[in-house]
Amino acid sequence: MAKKQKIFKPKARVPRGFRDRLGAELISEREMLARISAVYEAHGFDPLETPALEYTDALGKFLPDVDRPNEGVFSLTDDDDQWMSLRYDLTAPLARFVAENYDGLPKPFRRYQVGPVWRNEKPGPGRFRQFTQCDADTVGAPAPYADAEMCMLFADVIEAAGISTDDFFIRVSNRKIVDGLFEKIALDGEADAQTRLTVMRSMDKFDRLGAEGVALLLGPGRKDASGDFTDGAGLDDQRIETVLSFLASGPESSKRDTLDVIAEILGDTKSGEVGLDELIGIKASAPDFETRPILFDCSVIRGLEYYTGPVFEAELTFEAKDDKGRPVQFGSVGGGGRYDGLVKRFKGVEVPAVGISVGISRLLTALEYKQEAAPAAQGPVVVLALEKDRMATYQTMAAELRNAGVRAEVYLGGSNFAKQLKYADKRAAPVAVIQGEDERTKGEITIKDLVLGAALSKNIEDNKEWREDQPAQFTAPRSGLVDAVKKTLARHG
RNA sequence: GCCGCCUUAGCUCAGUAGGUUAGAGCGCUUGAUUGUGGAUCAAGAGGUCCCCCGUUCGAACCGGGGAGGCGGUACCA
Repeated sequence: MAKKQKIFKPKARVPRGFRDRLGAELISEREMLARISAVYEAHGFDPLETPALEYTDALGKFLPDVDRPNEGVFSLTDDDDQWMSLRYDLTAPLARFVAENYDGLPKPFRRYQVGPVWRNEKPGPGRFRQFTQCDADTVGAPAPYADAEMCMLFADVIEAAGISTDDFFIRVSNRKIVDGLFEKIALDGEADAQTRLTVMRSMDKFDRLGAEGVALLLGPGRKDASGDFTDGAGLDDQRIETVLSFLASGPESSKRDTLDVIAEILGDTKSGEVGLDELIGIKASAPDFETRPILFDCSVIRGLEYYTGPVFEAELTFEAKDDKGRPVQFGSVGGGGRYDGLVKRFKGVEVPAVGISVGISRLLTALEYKQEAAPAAQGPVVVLALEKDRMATYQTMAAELRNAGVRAEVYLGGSNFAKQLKYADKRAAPVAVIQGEDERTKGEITIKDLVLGAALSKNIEDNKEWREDQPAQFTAPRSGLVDAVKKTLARHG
């Protein structure tokens, strides 16, 4: 067989875990970001932008023993052999920025930041390798006042994003009361660090696996549905019992005040007491705390590494079904907390900081499910181009509409009448402006209401009728273009 | 990372127990219905049957390896 000369033809494909996004989705994201940013700015946070790449050592993601960055971050070497990585969150770049510009910044320093972050992980449903975060942080303010503000801000921001206060709440805990728990079960020794990690990871799964699953993970280990086995922490029954009662102290399972329950379990431990005081402080410095969608819940763990005090998590509570009818759990759409050690890596001095991070992509997905059958985004008014030598007049019409604040474009594709309407249809144009020879000689235009037409067409079988009646269009004098279009648009909101 | 399932047209999927030209529906393109979206009708384009290696006279189909997708699990700043 004669070999065919193969011309290399790359396969057109988006990289795994990444997405192309278009039109309506981008617009609603932009609007959501604008609403969130407005809330941040109203609270006095200044915008900050930092680059996508940071030196890897600044991100703190070198593996401890190998001279290579953590696998979870996308990394490359600069031409001077220094490792750089795409940022995996907005907090590490903030710490770098604050350390680098420490002396010139007002303290406390309050900034918000919006942008994409990248994680080199296995993508999953609703989980991508590039996604947008929207953070606000206060650097240089000790607990608990800034923490209280962050809780309230968090709730305001999620609400501003478009989630009603019945559909989410901010769960608040404190890393220090977890330390108190470790004291209580005598796991606070130097040698128990590894076990503590395992215990926290298990606790973090409380909402997903429930008490039984967590009990297994705390004890002998657990075999999951795929047959994979996860090693347990190896605690004895009594300690497991203590941990579970701690987790179950949350508001769902207890009629009593969560803080009272925690105090009963941990009150006699040093860290527990400090942690509790901070939570009480948050409650005391937030006005109308009880009426806000904020509650204390000890099963909130968040990241294992850098949080040092209060931790927050925004959780959506409404249920939705995916396109195959299966229930979708949205879970966390943002998190945050106090991290007093982050700037210390650069400066040596401890700089207290607290912040929140809102996951825009997840919120958007959730909102899509929430507004089932969301009204499709409306396209531009399309001015048809029927007479090729009259393009200038069509452009004039479009410009008139734009000047009147109406999104409008001229059809530029060079096809016939039917194709042009088909194009307008596909663009979700609400209105087509038509001026062919007939209208022109009479000094008129035809306004076609495409939304109404689509509705009427459902009841029409016969093509002749469909074509001749044209109930969805009317003529107007050329000079009345803007008024006629606006009037038609107003019919459909 | 680990376990399981899957991969045939743009999409959803048939199909042949290995045999020449691989199919459907939807979508797309073009045209008809005198200058009108839908419906109808006619024609058309579009496939290395995921990739590589092997077995075979012959592989989209069988075997091995790989990649990608889905689901679970682990990790998660």
